[in-house]
Amino acid sequence: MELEKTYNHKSVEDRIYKLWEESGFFTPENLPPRQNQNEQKPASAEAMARQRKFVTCIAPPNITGELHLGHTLQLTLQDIIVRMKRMQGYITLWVPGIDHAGIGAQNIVEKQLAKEGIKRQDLGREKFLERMWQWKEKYGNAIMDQFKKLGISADWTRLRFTMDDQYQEAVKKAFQHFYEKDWIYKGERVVNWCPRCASSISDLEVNYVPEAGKLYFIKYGPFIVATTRPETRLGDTGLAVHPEDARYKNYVNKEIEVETIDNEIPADQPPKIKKIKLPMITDSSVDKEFGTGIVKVTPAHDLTDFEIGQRNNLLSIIVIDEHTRMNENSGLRYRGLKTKEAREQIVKDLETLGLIEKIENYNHNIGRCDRCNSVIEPLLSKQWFFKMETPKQLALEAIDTGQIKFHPARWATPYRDWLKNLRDWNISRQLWWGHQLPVYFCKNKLAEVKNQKSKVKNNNEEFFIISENKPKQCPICKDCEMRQSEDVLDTWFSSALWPFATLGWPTSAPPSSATSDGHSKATVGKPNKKTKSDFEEYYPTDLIVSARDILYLWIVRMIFSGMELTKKVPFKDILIHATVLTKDGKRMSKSLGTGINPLELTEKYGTDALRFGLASQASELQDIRFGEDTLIMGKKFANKLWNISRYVITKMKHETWNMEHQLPNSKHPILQRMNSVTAEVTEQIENYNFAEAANTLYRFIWHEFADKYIEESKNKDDQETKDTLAYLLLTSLKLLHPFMPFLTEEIYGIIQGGANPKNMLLVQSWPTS
RNA sequence: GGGCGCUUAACUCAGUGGUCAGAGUGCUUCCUUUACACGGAAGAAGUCGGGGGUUCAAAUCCCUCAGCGCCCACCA
Repeated sequence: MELEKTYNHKSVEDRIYKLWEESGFFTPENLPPRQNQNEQKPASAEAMARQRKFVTCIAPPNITGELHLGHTLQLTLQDIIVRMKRMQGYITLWVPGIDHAGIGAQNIVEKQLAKEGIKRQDLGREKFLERMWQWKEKYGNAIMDQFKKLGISADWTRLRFTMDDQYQEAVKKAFQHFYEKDWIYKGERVVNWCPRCASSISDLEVNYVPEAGKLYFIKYGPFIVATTRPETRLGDTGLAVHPEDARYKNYVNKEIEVETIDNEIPADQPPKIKKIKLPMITDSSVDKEFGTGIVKVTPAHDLTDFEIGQRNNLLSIIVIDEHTRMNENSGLRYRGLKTKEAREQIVKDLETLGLIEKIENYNHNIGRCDRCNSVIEPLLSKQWFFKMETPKQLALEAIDTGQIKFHPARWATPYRDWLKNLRDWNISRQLWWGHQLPVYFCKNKLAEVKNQKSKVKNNNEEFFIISENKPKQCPICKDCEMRQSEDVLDTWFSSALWPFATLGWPTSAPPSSATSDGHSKATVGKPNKKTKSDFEEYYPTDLIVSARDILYLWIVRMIFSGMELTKKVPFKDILIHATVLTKDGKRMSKSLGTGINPLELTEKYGTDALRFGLASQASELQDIRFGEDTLIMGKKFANKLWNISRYVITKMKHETWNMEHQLPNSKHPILQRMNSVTAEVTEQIENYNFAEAANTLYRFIWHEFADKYIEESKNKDDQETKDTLAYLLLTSLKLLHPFMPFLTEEIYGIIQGGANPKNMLLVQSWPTS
């Protein structure tokens, strides 16, 4: 057979991937039985059942766009492990999938619509969701194509999406479970309100960015109080000082008479002073050093103030509405103004009335929406919350007991620190794209609730039940058509279920108690064709690979959700990989124009070169400043291996290959080296030292196998030399396969005189030392 | 305000106590030898961020300073 002088990835990759798909070996049930070590008999079904499993959990990419280099690195590293494990004889499962990415995806589609001059409200919920599903179809498929292009050996028969029907069942089940556990409650608290998204968002979705502002020193009776947001003055219900602040101790727990603006005077008339009384309270959250040491407390419009208010029984007065306009509580004078206008007007009025001491320039942090960058308005709002106390304990326990290990281990520190000071998690969103809350309201508010132990809760005149399906009859008034909550869940609520929801949970979960509405939940105990469900067979998983930026958003929440709902940790190892930066150390991002499309790189250098180049830079500690130099290295190395193979194949022209991979009868020292390289590489991959493993292989194959042994072999033609060449090549192909799957598979096929979907390198046994 | 990471050849990075400090890319010289010029042979190139300390021995451990980057935090 005539082989091209240089390796041409373009004629190989797609063809090989199709062969892998044909082989069916990405599906664990199709893996060939493997003889267990030290067993002479051929593997039986029984032996197979004893075979160890390796299950890895994907970080499902968001359908917000195509994959970037960070995904490429992550998927490559995961695939390296999966391929090695599969060759080592593990029954290997990798479930691929994508995430609906609630707020992120909705915003992108809204932007698309904006180009057509349409708002989501113009379309209505149903039509808008149709657009969302079209988007999902398009980008979901694009992402799947990219997975395949990257050589990912995931089981396509098990493709999952976080809004699949079965997944929706899991989400409802989880919500109900948490509600019954009393971890979820509906409450009125200050939340981060994004006026553009028209939704609340969680604390983790707010970015604090420095901004130049003003600090206003305002007279409050005998005191001066510093604030950056004078417009919230209308919502003040108290003054607070630190408990140990001696300056104000005579005023503590007294009503202080302060001047404020009479907000019922119409805006076209000059402002007038109105006297009101505010209680002076103490709270240890107050910083004595800041300003004058006195804080005005606005419980309805500040997270901290809300908590101070709770601790001290202060009133909450809402003065700003969801559209960031001043509402009726702000009085005739300001009602209807945008907050910015209200601030200007109030400052002007205060100045006119001589109530402003001074105004200083002040740089401080402003909260902005992670998704659309709008300024966040803290707002008192009725939302659903997730109590973090017990989940926090579970999440800590998983790490403290060593049931879950971080790699690198240092990530356990920020993980623990983050858990220490947590507010309850706001899980409801006023969006359309996502899992609608399984909450049904009675339309008849006057319904009486007789059975207090029922699931029916009276909450500010709202009567609701939690139910997986819409009840046929309202269990509250027996009369109305119940109305489902229009809110959807935070996307991370559903992502938190990923490791087990994708395996079919809760189909095999223990039955939970029937709910009060009389509908026992028939989702439990659904019949299964197989003797065991995927959940029983493959859960918990062994490994998750993740970028660090979703450590809190996702990893933490999967851990406590898994521990509570399945009573098991969802994975044993967490691999946190490096972040891929630009060559200048900048964040890669589409909006900055610094993003790189991996497909351009696979086109130019080949997937194997890309994988090898990324892996050889994937050290534990340091982020990757991505330059194409390493891909050039990868490409040259691929070509080198190609030519090594050509040489050995030519040399072996009339010989039969020993595909059983037996050690040749030779004492040549290169064989010992091959042996120790095998041990090193295996250990390095098992310890997630991908860069070391790649470099070990590179150095051995190029500078020892090729430069030394092959050169030496050129003037020899004996059996021993040929056997050794064949052995070295075969071993190298196997060890390199996780990094360069396409090329090695191609060569393996050529050696056999043609690729054979039944006997692929993919499932050959990993070399042992 | 806390915490983490980084600072090694022109560039991107390995190297975490022990021979003259390594790789890829780039550069210089030679070699178009029948696997590969995406190659081979040889070579130049670094006060291992600054300073101090521990040690027989430090890029490697400790302290300190400086710069860069990231994360967390209720400075109104």
